[in-house]
Amino acid sequence: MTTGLKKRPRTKTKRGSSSTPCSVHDCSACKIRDLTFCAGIEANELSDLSSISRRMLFAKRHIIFQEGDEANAVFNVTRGTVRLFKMTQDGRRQVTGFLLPGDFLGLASRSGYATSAEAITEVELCRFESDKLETLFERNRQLERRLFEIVDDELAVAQDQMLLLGRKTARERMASFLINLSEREEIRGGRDGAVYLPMVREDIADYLGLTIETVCRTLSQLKREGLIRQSAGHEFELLSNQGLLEMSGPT
Amino acid sequence: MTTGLKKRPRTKTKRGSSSTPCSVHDCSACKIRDLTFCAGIEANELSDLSSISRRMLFAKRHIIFQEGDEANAVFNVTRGTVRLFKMTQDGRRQVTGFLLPGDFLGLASRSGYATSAEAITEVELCRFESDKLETLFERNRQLERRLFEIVDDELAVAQDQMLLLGRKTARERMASFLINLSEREEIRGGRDGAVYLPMVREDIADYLGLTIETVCRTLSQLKREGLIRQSAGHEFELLSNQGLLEMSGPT
DNA sequence: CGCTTAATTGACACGCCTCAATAAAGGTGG
DNA sequence: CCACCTTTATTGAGGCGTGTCAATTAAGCG
Repeated sequence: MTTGLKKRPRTKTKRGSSSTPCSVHDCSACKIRDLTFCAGIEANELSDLSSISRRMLFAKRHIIFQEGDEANAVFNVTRGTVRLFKMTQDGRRQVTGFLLPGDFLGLASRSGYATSAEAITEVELCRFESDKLETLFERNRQLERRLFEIVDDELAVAQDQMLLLGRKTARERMASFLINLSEREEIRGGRDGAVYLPMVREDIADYLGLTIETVCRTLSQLKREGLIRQSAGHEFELLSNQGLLEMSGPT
Repeated sequence: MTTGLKKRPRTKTKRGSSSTPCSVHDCSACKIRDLTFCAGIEANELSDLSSISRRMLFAKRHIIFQEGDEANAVFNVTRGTVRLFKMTQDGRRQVTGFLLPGDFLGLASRSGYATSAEAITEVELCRFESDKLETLFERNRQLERRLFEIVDDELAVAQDQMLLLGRKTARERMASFLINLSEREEIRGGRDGAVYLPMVREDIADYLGLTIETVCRTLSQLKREGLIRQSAGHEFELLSNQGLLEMSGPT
């Protein structure tokens, strides 16, 4: 069987209160603003944005929202890592993405949020109520345009992932994943070639359409071949970007 | 191997002129307008839309655009079936979707069209230049809003497909595919339970992340089990929607 | 009708999954 | 900081679903 059908017991997630209640946020001090739709606003109008944004904190493993929930807010991740996923009734899970600081959170269709979102680490979010944002869009088309660009990019990413899931081998998937994360962390100021993987193997497996065991074996294989090194618990180093790129399969 | 690595010779596609040059289109006579973003405009403003839309005809197997092409126009499919896909250098292909009349075509990110688009049958399109549409959006926010809804829906569909590609068996994929097409054709006025499959087996395989042979075998299996029937060349009948639904795998 | 392309089926191979055992990592309380 | 326990990660052995290769049939088309 090519699919992960196993009904594994999953780590229980936690609902309810985030660690801190919402608090007002000062957008002018935001370190990741350039990565988000907020970059679409002029510096002198930042107070407009600040006035409708609220900071939120979620502890590790807490649910931010669930698939199908009414989507009345969108978020920017400002700290930590988030996993997005869909689940089937019989316990199969597909992780559709991992979000890093600067990433947009809250894409939804008319039937609510398209995926569930959970904090992998402690997560800090910047929350915008949809209707307030709509109002701001009326006055600031550039802001809206940035959001559309982001959604379009998301879709392009989703289609790349379809190619990965439909047509790549386990090795290629793993290599693609490591390079992708490495590039994204580099943009955020991470050290070149260093990758931090806060998610557990099961998350990676559910993201790549593999099993935990195959993820482990593939990682071990890459280590044996000298392509990567595990420098600490969740810290990896990519020793040959070139090799991994070739292995990740041609576009 | 779980992936379709084979470098198959593919049917050659055709570039160049569509069968007819662009011609002005009368939106008020459009039969599928309610399905598209055009539904976001009032009847008395339809002339605005007509004035910037051009009808285009593409012969079977002709390329409409290629991945990466500069995206200066969007389309609505008004007749025929379109396949969207990404290709790798070594010949692997992932079909990301099939478009029916009423579907939107032309999603792109800043780096151009996200996929290639080809006519499976003869295809009629309604073409809108992006900048002209932008101008119309300035005056008609509702129209723009509808387009966003469509993009959001696309993203939700893409995520469902990730679940299918990452976590479903061949049988489940095939059942999901048949039901999905059946439902979409029903919305468009097709006969209940009847499915028209203009695409070849290879297209289905590349859409579902399988091989031609597995698609064939799975279809044959469904026939033997009395769940479907092939009434004509590309015409199928779903004999047990219930059975197929159960087989398609829970959500 | 003849030729090309598409679809089907069989036999076999193999990559990834399943099951199982063990090791390593992470918390927690003392 | 150390025992203890739980969770996570790793590795091995074997099975199976789907891929590969090949032959045949059916469909499409000039």
